[in-house]
Amino acid sequence: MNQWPAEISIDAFRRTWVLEGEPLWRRVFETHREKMQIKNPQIALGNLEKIFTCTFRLANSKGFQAMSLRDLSRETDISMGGLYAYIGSKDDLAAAIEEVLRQAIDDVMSDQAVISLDPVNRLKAIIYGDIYMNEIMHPWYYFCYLEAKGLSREQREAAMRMELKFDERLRDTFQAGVDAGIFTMDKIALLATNTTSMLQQWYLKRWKFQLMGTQTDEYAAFVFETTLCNLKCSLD
Amino acid sequence: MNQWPAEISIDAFRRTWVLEGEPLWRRVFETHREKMQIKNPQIALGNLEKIFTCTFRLANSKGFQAMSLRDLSRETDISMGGLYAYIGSKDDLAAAIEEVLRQAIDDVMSDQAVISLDPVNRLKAIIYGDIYMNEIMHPWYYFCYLEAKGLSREQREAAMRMELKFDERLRDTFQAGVDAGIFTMDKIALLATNTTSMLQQWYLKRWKFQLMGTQTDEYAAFVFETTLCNLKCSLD
DNA sequence: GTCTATATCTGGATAGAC
DNA sequence: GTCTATCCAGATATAGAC
Repeated sequence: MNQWPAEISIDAFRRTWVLEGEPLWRRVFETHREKMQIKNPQIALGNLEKIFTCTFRLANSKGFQAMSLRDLSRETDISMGGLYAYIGSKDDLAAAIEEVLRQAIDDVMSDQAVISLDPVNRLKAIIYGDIYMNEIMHPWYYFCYLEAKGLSREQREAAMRMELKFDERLRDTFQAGVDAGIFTMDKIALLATNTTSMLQQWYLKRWKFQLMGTQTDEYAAFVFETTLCNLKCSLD
Repeated sequence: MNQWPAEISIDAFRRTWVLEGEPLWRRVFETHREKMQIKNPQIALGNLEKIFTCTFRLANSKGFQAMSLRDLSRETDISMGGLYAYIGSKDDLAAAIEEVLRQAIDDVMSDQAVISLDPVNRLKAIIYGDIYMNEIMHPWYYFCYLEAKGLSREQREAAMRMELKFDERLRDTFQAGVDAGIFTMDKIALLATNTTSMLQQWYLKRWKFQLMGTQTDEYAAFVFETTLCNLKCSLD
């Protein structure tokens, strides 16, 4: 079982949870082996990478529904028939993306090491970890957020449960701090949803952060500090 | 020129800026008169209302791209041919929705009365006003946010400019407070984007607020108070 | 495993009757 | 002003050669 290293940095995060490059595509391949006609990983990995990254590029610019498989075929240089050796259907492709991301989030979230930290450091680990993950898997998050309506009912609900679970994790951390007498916030539930949304902004409002020249660690620090500030302020 | 009344409440807001019911549809009719073949307002208003509200219902559940005009025809009880007497094309319908909302926001945002208030009350007026507006025109906001990618380049840019303008309005208010020695925040730009995003949550995460049982004024108060708290906290 | 060619269908849009 | 009937582009998906 992986766990957070002592040092909090995106490089340490990258080394701990390998969420990109060949290992990622290998995981995609393993997860969807049964839905594909291709059995040889050597051949599959490269094409999977092309299919997924091109889907992100097309879907994130014109929308997944508006993207045709002809577009995807042209962009990937894989024929229409060829595509269908890798995906069962167009909806299947969207479902696969959601599934892979959810699995990755689930892995990282189930990291037990975080729980043993004191409230402030636990909060820090959660926030920085989530920002790093958003940063690394940006297109996946962006896709899942904006194409959620096209997913199946089960997948939509799973995504919502995931978000509620994340909120809960924050609430528990806040509550631990309140119990320890460090924090004094009373609107814990609302504050948790707000922190979650601040984190989501990192992949949703990329255009704005680019415009402002905000860096990853700078933003993570901002989310951490404002949340902490709200936990310590006594409102009215 | 309309302006905010002394009292801050959703009822007062409703009376000041009439953003629903017949006056709204009349405005939609006036704005798009030239694109429609129907000239008689008596007949048009009712059908426009049906077309727009059904579009919201369909698009907000399956997505605008996935919604077919046949779906819309069935839902509105207007034939395919009939629909085309009201809209120039499917894209046209989406464009019209964005245009009407943007016009409405522009009207409310250009309210000069807010500027004369002291920083704290100005902030309060901006936040409560925006929440009330999100509440009243919820389907319009939700549609425009999630279907932004389907809009024309010009409309997307106009929407982004609108959001930047809103951020700027918040920043100016923050800065006024800093200059007056009331606030001590240094990350003004990031805080402004965060307040904007908290406000957007009110229409984006409706499912969650319903689950938590959060009321409109309660949420507005939360946004106001946490923003104020961040403006007064000194983050080391 | 990958391609070309094609079957089949859906959906936007319009013509013309009433 | 509204409807029915229809056109046709473009999309998903598959069959079968290589």
